[in-house]
Amino acid sequence: MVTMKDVADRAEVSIATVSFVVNGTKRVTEATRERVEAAMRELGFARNPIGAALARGRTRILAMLFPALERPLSLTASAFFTSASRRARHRGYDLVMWPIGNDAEQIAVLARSGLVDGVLLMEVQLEDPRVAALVEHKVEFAMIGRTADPSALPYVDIDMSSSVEAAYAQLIAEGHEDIAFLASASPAYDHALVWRAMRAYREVTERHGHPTTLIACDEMPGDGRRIGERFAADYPDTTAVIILNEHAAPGLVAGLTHAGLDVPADVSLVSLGSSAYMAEMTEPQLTYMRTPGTELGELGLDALVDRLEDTQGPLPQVLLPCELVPGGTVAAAGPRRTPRRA
Amino acid sequence: MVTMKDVADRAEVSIATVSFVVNGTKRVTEATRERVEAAMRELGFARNPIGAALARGRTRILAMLFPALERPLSLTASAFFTSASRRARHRGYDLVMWPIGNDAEQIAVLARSGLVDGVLLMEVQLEDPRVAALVEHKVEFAMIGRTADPSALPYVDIDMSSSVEAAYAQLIAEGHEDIAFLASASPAYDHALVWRAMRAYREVTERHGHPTTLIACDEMPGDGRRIGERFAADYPDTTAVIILNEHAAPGLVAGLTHAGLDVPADVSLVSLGSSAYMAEMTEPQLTYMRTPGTELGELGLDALVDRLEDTQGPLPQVLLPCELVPGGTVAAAGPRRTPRRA
DNA sequence: CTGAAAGCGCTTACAG
DNA sequence: CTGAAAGCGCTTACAG
Repeated sequence: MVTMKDVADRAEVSIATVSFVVNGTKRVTEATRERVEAAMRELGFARNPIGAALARGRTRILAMLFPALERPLSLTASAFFTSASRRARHRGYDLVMWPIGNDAEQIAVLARSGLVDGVLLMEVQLEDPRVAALVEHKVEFAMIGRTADPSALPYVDIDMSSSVEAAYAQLIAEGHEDIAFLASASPAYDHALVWRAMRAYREVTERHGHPTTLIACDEMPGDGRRIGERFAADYPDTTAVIILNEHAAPGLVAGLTHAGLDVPADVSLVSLGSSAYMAEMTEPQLTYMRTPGTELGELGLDALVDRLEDTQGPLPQVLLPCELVPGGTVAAAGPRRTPRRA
Repeated sequence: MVTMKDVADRAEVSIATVSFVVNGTKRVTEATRERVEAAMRELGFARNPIGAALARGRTRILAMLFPALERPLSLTASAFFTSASRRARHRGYDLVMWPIGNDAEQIAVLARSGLVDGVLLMEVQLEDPRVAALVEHKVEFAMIGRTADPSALPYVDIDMSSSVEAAYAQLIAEGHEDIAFLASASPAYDHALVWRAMRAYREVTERHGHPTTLIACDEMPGDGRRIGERFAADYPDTTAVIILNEHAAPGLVAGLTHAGLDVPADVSLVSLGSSAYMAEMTEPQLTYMRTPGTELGELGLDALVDRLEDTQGPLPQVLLPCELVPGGTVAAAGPRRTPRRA
């Protein structure tokens, strides 16, 4: 390993000077800088971030916390990671995915370790024990998502109210009235996004005076399938479903099809918060509302780094709506035909 | 932040002694140890890994390298990460996912940084520039997968030959003869697993004197769909497909169905190297051969840590086969019916 | 503009 | 069994 000492010796300067040119922290004459840069090049120097971290008290490592040990990582979720990490590199940080449970204690360990300068929190819950732990341990963070009361916290999130409204409006326009809402339900997780979506759904059904039909579904294709297979019996009057559970959406289509229902003639579907990847799996292709994952990943990273670098700045709080992408699963409401088999 | 100095002061010992009890590196009298442990508890001490890393020259951080910036992260892939990181914690390391391209230069940067002690490499290619870079920069690593000649390298991998043979045998037993092989094809990536699978496929078809039909497909559902829709025209005599592209498998079923072909009556399918998650998305459910992701993640992590801790030990080299999970996409070969629509 | 020196929090021969 | 001290590679007031 070649150190600053080696570079300093070769360039015949002090290691302080080397540090100044490496970091650009102080003015250095053109001549010396060139000498130092030549030495670095010749020796193949790369600053040891461990030494720098110890001296500075900052590592320039950021962690994305996704409870990957407890639930599947969707392609949509990995889009957040991809775009956020690219953005991180752009701003001089490394963003890594830190596998951690939905667990305050593990946060405490991470915080005390001092290994990361900040945290990007995903899959935020209404009352998130991780948020409490991060605040308690004074770890800088930003959320992709938001808690029940996020007014004092930095976040970027999906504007779920408007997205639900848009999905509902789309179905209303096709003459649907009994429009169900299928949400992901995990007992251990009180996902804030789902809660807000359900609230928006209730509001919009009440405003229209239409029935409110909530369906809970695990975040696995198999549970969507199960619901689809029993759909005709369990929801005889429902002609459309808004889905907020991208893992279950293809399974739901499979289950409906298996039970002899036709999508969209018998049941129209809109998948909320998904991506082309999931939409293309089904026949017909899902009509969906795209999660702005790339945008939110970038904005979330910026929110975090802004906090890190300027604690006085305005609190970053951003909401982005999902955007409708037409597919083949929405049709005009009509009388439910008798299932062909089942 | 509470440091060893603080603990030492309170316990009235030297920081060396604190270090010895924290690490268990040297014998310490019961009495002193208890004093030190009490002090640690009272102060809420946690060893600063940055300081330790600088002193030791090791960080105890391991990186899983997945070219997540370039391709989707499947659920199967995330199972590797999940199980490997759990195992890492068990062995006293932190495994994080380091987003990095398929790029030797980025490996060099990571290596020179000294931030990680070792690397777990995924999505290994036949001639992998990352392997060359890791060797050149003397970074300890283990592969999940293997290069063209891995004889001198530590790895764990799927036993593709036997898995392909098993899938083929399954279809032969149902009377199929023209069995195609659909593999993921990405121009930038010469995925070793795919190459080995295709070689095994060629061998087995030749041995049986059956046709060899190779189909290339992008790792996206949409491309599977495209192939499915044109399947009747492009492969009129093919009655079964072995799929090695879990991203495309549901799309293929969707495309076949869309074109009026019945799965499995017209076309039988076996998805190689997949999981229940993907299998449950389609109607009927996919017959698949399960990737032993959990097992390979653990074994891969062990391989890496074994190298790290005992460079003299035997080179870890493990192959695990995929295991058949019956579904609804395999049926006896019969004459292709005329597509109902298309 | 440049350098000598202290310090970041730990580990580890070396003495005793 | 325990401690004083050097050292890991860097940053950053403080002098000059």
